Amino acid sequence: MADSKPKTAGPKKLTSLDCLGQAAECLRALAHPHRLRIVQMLLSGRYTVGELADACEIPSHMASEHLRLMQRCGFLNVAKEGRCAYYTIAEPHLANIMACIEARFGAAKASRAGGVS
Amino acid sequence: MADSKPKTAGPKKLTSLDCLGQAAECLRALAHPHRLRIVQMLLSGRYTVGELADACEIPSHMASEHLRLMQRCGFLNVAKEGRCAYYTIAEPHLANIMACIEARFGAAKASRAGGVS
DNA sequence: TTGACATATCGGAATGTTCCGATATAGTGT
DNA sequence: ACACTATATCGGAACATTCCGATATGTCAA
Repeated sequence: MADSKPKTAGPKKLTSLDCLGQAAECLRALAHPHRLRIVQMLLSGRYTVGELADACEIPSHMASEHLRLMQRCGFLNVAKEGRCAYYTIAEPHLANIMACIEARFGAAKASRAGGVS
Repeated sequence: MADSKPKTAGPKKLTSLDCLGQAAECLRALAHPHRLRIVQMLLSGRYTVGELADACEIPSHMASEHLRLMQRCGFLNVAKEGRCAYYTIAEPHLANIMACIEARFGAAKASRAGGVS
């Protein structure tokens, strides 16, 4: 094992590059301001494409694309009712990740409290 | 008009698109399997470019690029000693996010593949 | 000095992402 | 039937990212 140098801590086992690849894909699916806002809204209820598009200030066909992307990652579910499509969160871990993001960027007042580092 | 439909929960205030934009940038900086591995290692100690490159199975000049990218986001610090450059974590929130990622991708199914090394 | 090593940087090809207009599909009401 | 609304999809331009080889910089040892 590549363990010849226990420099600081140590008994941390690494995740395989394979799993990390999946994780990276999911992070990329989240790494967009409009998609983050969509997830943030959806964590508190269900919304239609149009409502989500309004909240993000984008045309609804673009919201639809973001939604489809996240649906294909398994992040979201969709339920069609009449002519509306209601999206909901399908992956419960999104709440945790969003909480981390809000802890760093949402609540902590970005203007000077340490900024980036 | 904004919230004429308290569908499920409700009193969740949205983060500004501006902050979400910064968050998305940071997520993109993390969204790469080699960079995730680097962060994971660094969370348990300090390592040189070459060690990190070995662990990721990439040439060291590529590790150097990933490292520089994360340094410019404020994620990492570097300390040069002799001809080695030791990198360390600068942004403590990375531990939280990494914990979320490991909870979802590291523990769930990688428990025995052991693969990488 | 030279040589070997560790890290960093440059230029560019291949690939991926984001955005937009145009169009398609589907449900509702007249 | 028709018009209208809500979503979804297509094609492509503009832009960004990833990777690689070549090269540059800086350090140590002889």
